[in-house]
Amino acid sequence: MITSETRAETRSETREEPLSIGEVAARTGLSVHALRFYEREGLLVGPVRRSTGGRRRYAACDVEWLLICVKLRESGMPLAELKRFAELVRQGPGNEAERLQLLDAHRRRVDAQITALEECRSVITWKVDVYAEHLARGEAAGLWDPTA
Amino acid sequence: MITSETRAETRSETREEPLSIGEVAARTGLSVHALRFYEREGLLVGPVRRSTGGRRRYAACDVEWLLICVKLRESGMPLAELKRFAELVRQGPGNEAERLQLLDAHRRRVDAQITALEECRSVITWKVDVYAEHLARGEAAGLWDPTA
DNA sequence: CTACGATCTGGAGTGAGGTCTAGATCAAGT
DNA sequence: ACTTGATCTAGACCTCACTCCAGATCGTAG
Repeated sequence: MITSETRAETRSETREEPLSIGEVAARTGLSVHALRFYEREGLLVGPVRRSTGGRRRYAACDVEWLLICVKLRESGMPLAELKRFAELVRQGPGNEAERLQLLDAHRRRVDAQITALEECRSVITWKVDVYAEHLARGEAAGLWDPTA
Repeated sequence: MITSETRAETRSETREEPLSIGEVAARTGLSVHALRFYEREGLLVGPVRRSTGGRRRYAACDVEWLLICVKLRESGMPLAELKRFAELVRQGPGNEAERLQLLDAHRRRVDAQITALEECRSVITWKVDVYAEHLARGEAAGLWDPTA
């Protein structure tokens, strides 16, 4: 990893040289395995270019797309839906309404998730406070209460 | 389900009659399969009582515990950790510090999750806005931009 | 030239978290 | 007694999202 990183960095830090799979892995947080897997699954918009030797050479826009994928996955979008989105983008212009619909539906699910998590947090916080108070009062008061 | 629900409700709405597995499933949102699975995995604090015929009879405190489990699971606590927590509670008083630590660590993870989700949401919202604006301007301007 | 690390392919394996099946039993209504 | 629906057990099976392996190839450094 030092080798390739070094090579890329010494060459040009801001130029849009294509990146190796390892470099993309480092930039996206995905593993090289996951990158190949995503490609096989059709989650990428375009086919990834290859070097003469057959190695993948990712363009800047591939990385951008992958960074979006990461965010969508991180927020719980299933791969199947991500694939659907990739297909729409791949088809080109004309289906923006459907893309919007897909993303907006996901946004609403994310909102719901956040709301749910906030409620979980309040339950957990309450429980944490119960224990903290319990410990503050000294352990002597420890009568076994299954709800506490 | 009508049978058992009806039976329970006509008898006493607020009494602490033990509940059948189906009733507990309805109250917790877990499937009866999941309830048996959780039991097998040692995620419950006490062993569930059985009727003479061998059916599970859940007490009110079993349900309370399960409702907490649901919240912890919903917020991403792995079953292994939930099991650890159940073990601590099962052991009785004396380990409150450890329970507190476990829950507090989880609370911090939930906070991190919420933060991450909020960032995802802002990325998605931005993308949604891009498409919305695109559509508002009319579809004519549709030049294929892989980043949009 | 040799070594070594990164990458290639196809396919098998993993872990989490359930879900489902079969075949039997229980309990309530008619 | 009979039917119907809920429950029982043990264990097989499933989905998801990767992850890993074997065995070959590429490409740079020494």
